[in-house]
Amino acid sequence: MAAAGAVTTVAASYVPRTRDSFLHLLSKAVTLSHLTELHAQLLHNGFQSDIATTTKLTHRLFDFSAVHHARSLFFSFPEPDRFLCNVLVKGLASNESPRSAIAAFKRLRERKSIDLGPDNFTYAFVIPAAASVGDVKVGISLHGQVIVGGFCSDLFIGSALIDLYFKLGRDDMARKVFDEMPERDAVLCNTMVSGLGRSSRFEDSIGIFRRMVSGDGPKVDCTTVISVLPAVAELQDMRLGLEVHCLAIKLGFYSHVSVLTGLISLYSKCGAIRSANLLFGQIGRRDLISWNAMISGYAQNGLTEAAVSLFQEMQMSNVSPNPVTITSILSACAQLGALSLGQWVHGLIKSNKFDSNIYVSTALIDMYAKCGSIVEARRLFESIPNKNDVTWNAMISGYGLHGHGQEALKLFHEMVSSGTPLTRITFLSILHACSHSGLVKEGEQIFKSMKRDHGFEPISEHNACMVDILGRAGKLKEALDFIEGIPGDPGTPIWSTLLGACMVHKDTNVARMASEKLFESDPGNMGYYVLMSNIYSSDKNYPGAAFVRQVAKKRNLSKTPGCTLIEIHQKPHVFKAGDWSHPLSRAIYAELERLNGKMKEAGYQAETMTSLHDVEEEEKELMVNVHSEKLAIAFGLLSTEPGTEIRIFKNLRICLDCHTASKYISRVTQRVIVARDANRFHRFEDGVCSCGDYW
DNA sequence: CTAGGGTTAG
Repeated sequence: MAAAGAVTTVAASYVPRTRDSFLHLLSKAVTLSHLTELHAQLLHNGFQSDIATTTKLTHRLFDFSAVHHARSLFFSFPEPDRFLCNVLVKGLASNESPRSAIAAFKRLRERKSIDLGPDNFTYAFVIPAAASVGDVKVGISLHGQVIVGGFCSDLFIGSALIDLYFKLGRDDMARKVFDEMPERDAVLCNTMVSGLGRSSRFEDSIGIFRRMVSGDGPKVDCTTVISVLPAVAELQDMRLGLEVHCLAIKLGFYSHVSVLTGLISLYSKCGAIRSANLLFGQIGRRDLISWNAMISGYAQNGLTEAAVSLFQEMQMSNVSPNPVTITSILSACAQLGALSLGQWVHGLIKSNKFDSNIYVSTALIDMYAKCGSIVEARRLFESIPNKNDVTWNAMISGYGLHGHGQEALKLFHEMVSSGTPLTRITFLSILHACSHSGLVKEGEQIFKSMKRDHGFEPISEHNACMVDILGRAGKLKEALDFIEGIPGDPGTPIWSTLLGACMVHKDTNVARMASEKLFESDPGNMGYYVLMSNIYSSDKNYPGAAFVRQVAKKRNLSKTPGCTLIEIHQKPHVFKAGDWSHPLSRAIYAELERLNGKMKEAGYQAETMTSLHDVEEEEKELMVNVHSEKLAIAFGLLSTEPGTEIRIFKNLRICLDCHTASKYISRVTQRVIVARDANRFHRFEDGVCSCGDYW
């Protein structure tokens, strides 16, 4: 059969054909081998210098990604015209790389023997290629050629140039091209709306949109709505968001997937996750991007469990994840401390070859650091060739989280010498690292150099970091002086930081001052009452503690319940204070009893009922109830082999008693205990914590 | 020629 088929094919190739029949067959070809065969027939029939069939064949070869074949066909052709050149440039841009398209374009221009005289179509192909390469020189030269060629008022080229300048980071030039256009259509304006949004010029992006809505210029179309949504989302402008949503409904775009996706992202960023979810349910055919938007929406709003289960649902719907999906899931893993899920995702990344994506690799570093594997995070960091500012920031803050201040400092200086641009977040990360490691001098130096050498004016978060550095180190007087020196209102976060420092250093006087400011500026926040009450308790001022709690109670405030998570054999177990709901509760409490005995022998002193004589019954119970941290640790000890590291995650800051107890437990059991709390990591080993009690 | 989704700090 096969032999017979081959004979027929060969025979067919000797049938002479006309140009029209060749053109017809070329456009009908459905496989690359058809095309190759037709090429052979063209040569056999003497069509090698026919421009129409050669152009068609080149075009079709690019359709099948036969780049080499197409290229050699082109260059063996003696006198290509503009159209054939356009086919080559366009084909290279979409098949091979924008770079080779630009290179081909340049070569063609240099071949003076051919009168190329690139037309507006050529520019419409080559300008986007230059834009995606981000080559400034090529870009500016192309703009010059457009002016010389007299194509300035061409709307296609105008839009391409505007987009090019945005991608080159020259929004001033984009604006200039836009302003000088004699006539504007929707595409041109849309290019401006989206470009301004991508350049973080959110208000300006919305400004162009508003003008279109008010009837000044071309009418708003579907793309306009889609393009303006990211800017609205970034500003978290819910009012405008609702306006845009209404407009979309009015114009009939309400069921358009991209519009709905943009709205989902908008509502997620505004914290309106219910609305986002509602819209997600309205999408007829969910595509990859809409799944991603919803997954990321959940992850951003702390609904990490929901994010992970939607990820699973997405895979069951036979939609394959891409690097964007992976990034959101890794961010959820990092928040959850879900190392085993994170490792599984890492496997997925390797098998899908997503490693080279910088968002993915940065999110991986962050995940490993936040899940306790700082060594693995660093190993990955070293293997990344194209690190950006965010990558460095993630690694520096990872070290900070683990209390490795010196490593963080070393990396910070390496970052400076690497020439990577520093950002405000870089300074927040390194200042936090200093505060978590008690590096006061170093922190002060960096704070000074931030303004002096790098031109960053400190914002309130940086000031809060400095207060934290001084406060944690016990320099409460200096911290107060520092606050005095801040121009204007220092702001709530600063006082809250100071209050936290008072907790560590049991300074009731400064604490009272800070808490007064806080109760005044943010009376509905239970956190400050809890903190103040804990400060009184740790100073053994139980009536004071009880009083603060009573005030909070009268104001009907409730505390976020503390809970601790531990993963055993890839299964999560969550404990609350005084929890008896776990099936192994009896064994867990027995283990705690046993541990208490051993810890006391080693010198541990727990708060006892007798020391709480001035406290009301209800308060007493709260104070001596077995905290979730201890339950999780005891369960971990029972469920793992001796010597295994215990990893726990707490949603709030670990309390003083549990911190001390964990140190003792690590000694008497000879186990390493790693505790991730709301602030940082604590690694307890042989009676010592890695935080050096700077918690 | 334009359009929706992603990483770091708090």
